[in-house]
Amino acid sequence: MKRTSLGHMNCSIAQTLEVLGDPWTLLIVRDAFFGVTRFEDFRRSLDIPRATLTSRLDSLVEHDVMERRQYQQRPERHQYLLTEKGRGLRGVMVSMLLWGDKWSDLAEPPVTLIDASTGGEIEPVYVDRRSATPLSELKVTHRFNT
Amino acid sequence: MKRTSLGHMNCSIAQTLEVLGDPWTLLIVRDAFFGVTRFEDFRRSLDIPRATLTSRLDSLVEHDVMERRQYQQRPERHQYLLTEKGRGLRGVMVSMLLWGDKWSDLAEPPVTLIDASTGGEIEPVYVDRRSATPLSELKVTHRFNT
DNA sequence: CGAGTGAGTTCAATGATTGGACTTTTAGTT
DNA sequence: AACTAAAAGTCCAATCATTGAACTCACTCG
Repeated sequence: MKRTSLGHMNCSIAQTLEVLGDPWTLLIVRDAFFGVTRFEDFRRSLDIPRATLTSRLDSLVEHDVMERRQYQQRPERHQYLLTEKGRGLRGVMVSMLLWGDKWSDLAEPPVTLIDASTGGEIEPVYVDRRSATPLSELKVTHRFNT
Repeated sequence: MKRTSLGHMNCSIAQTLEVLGDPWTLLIVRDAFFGVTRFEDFRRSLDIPRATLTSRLDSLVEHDVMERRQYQQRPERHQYLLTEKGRGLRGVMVSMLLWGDKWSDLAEPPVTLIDASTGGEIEPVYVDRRSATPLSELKVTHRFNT
């Protein structure tokens, strides 16, 4: 593939894609949000070749999105856990979930987000923090800083 | 690369990644949000090989995220525009922007979102539509629908 | 002892990506 | 009229990542 590096672009989206811009990586992160922690569980869930999984997990650890932690000795076993940085990806997960729900041809949303304390469904919307206006009702532009 | 297809997974995130799961595609979409429409402008902006750009644009058109429209004859020239489905990706863009702002080592955010009608900065936050509570303050779980 | 599991590594074959050269059509310049 | 340049591609050989299968190693269980 000879992947081009994007890290040099002065753009936060490019920086994000430098870490996540590959089809498997975000699926691994998704599974991690769903509670998967072990190599073989990721592999079975995604049906991903072992070598590819190894390289993706290494890269996630490298980028401090996941952490490889030993959870038993004899035999040595490790689990892969989201770091704080990794948990920060919830917004990305949610956005992709919503877009897929809306635009893919899956019949009904396969997953619903739930508020654990009330048990009610969550319907995430992006709003501006100050005005509490949904972004969908704003004319959003952008400014390049210098 | 022999890319595995993800379209068969019963998961909206996998469906989304089936369309966007490659490093270039989302950068093209980003540029489209920033107003780029023409082949050569995408190419210069991203420094992407022409053949790769052709294949990515074709795929985006194929997936109905962008539309190829002729904007002049003699010589024939086309522009690539986001469709409604493509504009629906704003949430994904915003999430990646925020994550990159927070976690990459760029000094200050290179891009700020602006409300075009007031000129003020927008600070996007995910809230639950009903309760208007930020997701960051909720214990978010999920339910698999059958 | 033999089979089984988790977590990898190694390998050959496949196939996508890359950078460069080339093409086509037209507009502008000398 | 000939030259140059630009936009939007196509074509190609070389490179490199991905794939699937087979293999390893360290244990556990029956």
